[in-house]
Amino acid sequence: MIADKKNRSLVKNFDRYLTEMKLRHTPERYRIIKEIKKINNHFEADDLVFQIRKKKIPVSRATVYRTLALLEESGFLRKFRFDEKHCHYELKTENPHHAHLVCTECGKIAEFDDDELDKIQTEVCGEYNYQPVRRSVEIYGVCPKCRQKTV
Amino acid sequence: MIADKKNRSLVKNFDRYLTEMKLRHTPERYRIIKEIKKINNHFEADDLVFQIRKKKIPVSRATVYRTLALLEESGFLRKFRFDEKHCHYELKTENPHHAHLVCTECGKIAEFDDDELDKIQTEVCGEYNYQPVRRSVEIYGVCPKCRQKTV
DNA sequence: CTGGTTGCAAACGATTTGCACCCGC
DNA sequence: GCGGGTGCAAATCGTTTGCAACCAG
Repeated sequence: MIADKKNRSLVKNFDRYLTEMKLRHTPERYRIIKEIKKINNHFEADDLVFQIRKKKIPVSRATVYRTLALLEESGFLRKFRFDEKHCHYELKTENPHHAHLVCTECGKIAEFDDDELDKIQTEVCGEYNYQPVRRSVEIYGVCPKCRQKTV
Repeated sequence: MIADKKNRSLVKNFDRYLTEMKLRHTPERYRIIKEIKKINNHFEADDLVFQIRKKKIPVSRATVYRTLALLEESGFLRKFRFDEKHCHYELKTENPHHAHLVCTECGKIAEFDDDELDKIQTEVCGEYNYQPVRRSVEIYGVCPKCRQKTV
């Protein structure tokens, strides 16, 4: 129910954002955001397009990309790349302070708290006189399951 | 002179690698590695291709990419992506333990020591039972020069 | 001489874009 | 009905690949 509340407020906030920016409240945008909520996890643009195709939801690939860009600009979505060529996305509704632990074998992504990294970011930016904006931290390793397989 | 020694050993090590792997010691490969040494900094594949073109060094774009891949596999080059679409590379000869501080305005890349991150990596991997492989840490911010411009 | 390497140009794959039509406001 | 949004297909852009010629060992 907490998730539900968060999701509801996501739509509400998105609504507000559209209004503020004088953008249109189109059914396509709502359909896309609804599907993103259902994924409730990290995803790639293509995952989303595929899911939408599968369900025969009437939204084109181009619109998915355009909406993802919109959601990113407006701060609802976090976009990041691992070393691969495609981008990953995740909703910002959940725990905002975390970094990723990526399995090099199966690609599984876990999250970990990175409060410690806040300190490092602040320190480093102070030392070099940068104004901090954001950070991207990924640790790559072999997850427990894949470790077993290798043994 | 330290750099020179390092560079010389880079070629020597690369040589040894080629021999071990029964790969060929082609002039193209040496030309490319020589140009990479000259850059002596972070670079993108395209920078390298451009530099090679400009100097009319006879190496094709395809071979540059193939050699970069080879250098990465063999561990001489570190490849990473920031949020952009193209990859960045850097030689591993210099300070092996560092992360990047990227200016969001001009794209300038500074490096900082990340000994602290070693600890975090170890801790996190221990906690989640992952076998650590590597990490990718970038802090984004506005560099001193760009901060002045904004003011 | 033989198979790893190269250069070329064509293919790739994720993402973006031009444009005509559509529809929210 | 105006102008933002959409769908389509074509374009883009960094990178990869198939293939014939080439040359290092």
